[in-house]
Amino acid sequence: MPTAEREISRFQVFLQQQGLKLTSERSALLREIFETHYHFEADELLFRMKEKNVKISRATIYRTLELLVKSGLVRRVHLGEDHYHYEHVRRDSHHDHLICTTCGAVIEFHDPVLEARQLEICAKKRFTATFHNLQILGVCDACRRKGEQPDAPDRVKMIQVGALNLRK
Amino acid sequence: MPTAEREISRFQVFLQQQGLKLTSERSALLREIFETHYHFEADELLFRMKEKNVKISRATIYRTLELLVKSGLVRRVHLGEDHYHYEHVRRDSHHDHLICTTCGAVIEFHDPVLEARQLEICAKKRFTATFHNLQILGVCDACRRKGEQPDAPDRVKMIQVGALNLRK
DNA sequence: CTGCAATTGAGACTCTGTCTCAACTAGTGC
DNA sequence: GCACTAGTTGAGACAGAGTCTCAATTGCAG
Ligand SMILES: [Mn+2]
Ligand SMILES: [Mn+2]
Ligand SMILES: [Zn+2]
Ligand SMILES: [Zn+2]
Repeated sequence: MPTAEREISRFQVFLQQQGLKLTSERSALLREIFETHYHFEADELLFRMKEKNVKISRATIYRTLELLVKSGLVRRVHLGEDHYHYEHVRRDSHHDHLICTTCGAVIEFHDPVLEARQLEICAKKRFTATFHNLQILGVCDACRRKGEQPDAPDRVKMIQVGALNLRK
Repeated sequence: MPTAEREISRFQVFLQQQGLKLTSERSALLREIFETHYHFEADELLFRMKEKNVKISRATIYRTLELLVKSGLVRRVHLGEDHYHYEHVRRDSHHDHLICTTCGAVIEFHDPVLEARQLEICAKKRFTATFHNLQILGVCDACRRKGEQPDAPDRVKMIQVGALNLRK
């Protein structure tokens, strides 16, 4: 993995087309995003940069992520939480996600049959799709095995009185 | 539409199973949710209740929506915005959404072939799905027609300086 | 090298959603 | 019906994600 230099120049092309500039902050972020891997949150990225002693403000993180999404270098996804996650995009690496509600694991998959069927549905509705987002929530294999052991004892954890938080 | 009384008693059954109570606030909300139709936001519901001079606090709105989601009477969905939307659930009315990024229209669809394929994928990955959420973003038929007219003039609306808000 | 439009950081701000706690009810049992 | 108590409510404080403002700074075209 040649440390993201390819993506930085792709980003620069995009920026120039828009009359924007490539700054040291922007390339530092791009480098971080493409060197590490996986589904990260905006504030997590902020924290990682801080750890590396690269000073970048929160505003710039958000602004740059927005630009990266627009340029197609980064994808913004929902993973069943109430804030966004981001992931870098390598060429033609589209996929969707299975998300384990027990351990939080994220399993990526790509299925051409599924994708094709979605397009058929759009055609039927005369809808021009630009992108989509599919999350399947459930329990992963590892968690299912563990759960099968009659582990009933800790199931009766009623947390707090009142209507909320029925059983964790 | 017999004004949601059926759903209220379904909710009461759920509440009793959990040792919870049916209050006037809860049934008022359920009535509002099942009488009107479509994809609403929590604060929008708060506003509608205020308009009708039914005093219900924001905390109770959120708490009740959480209960309704747990009971299966209401579904919480992402529609490509950065907060949740809710919709009431009639029996076996599962569907997913096409969302027009131009006019905000939401088109519902249900496709057994698509659903079946998702299950196959999960089986292959040994993943036990409990629910899913598919949003297809794009341009609806009406907006596409309008957009085809060479309406270029207002396309060059650069809003604000700087990197953000490239073109609205 | 210069000039200037684009960018940055700090922090205020907005919005969605959660929590706390004292006052208040639903509903069970008498 | 009446009382008791666990569950519920509202007000407002709080939290977290994300946006905006503006003065100071920087990329980069000429
Ligand atoms: Mn992914
Ligand atoms: Mn719907
Ligand atoms: Zn798991
Ligand atoms: Zn539209």
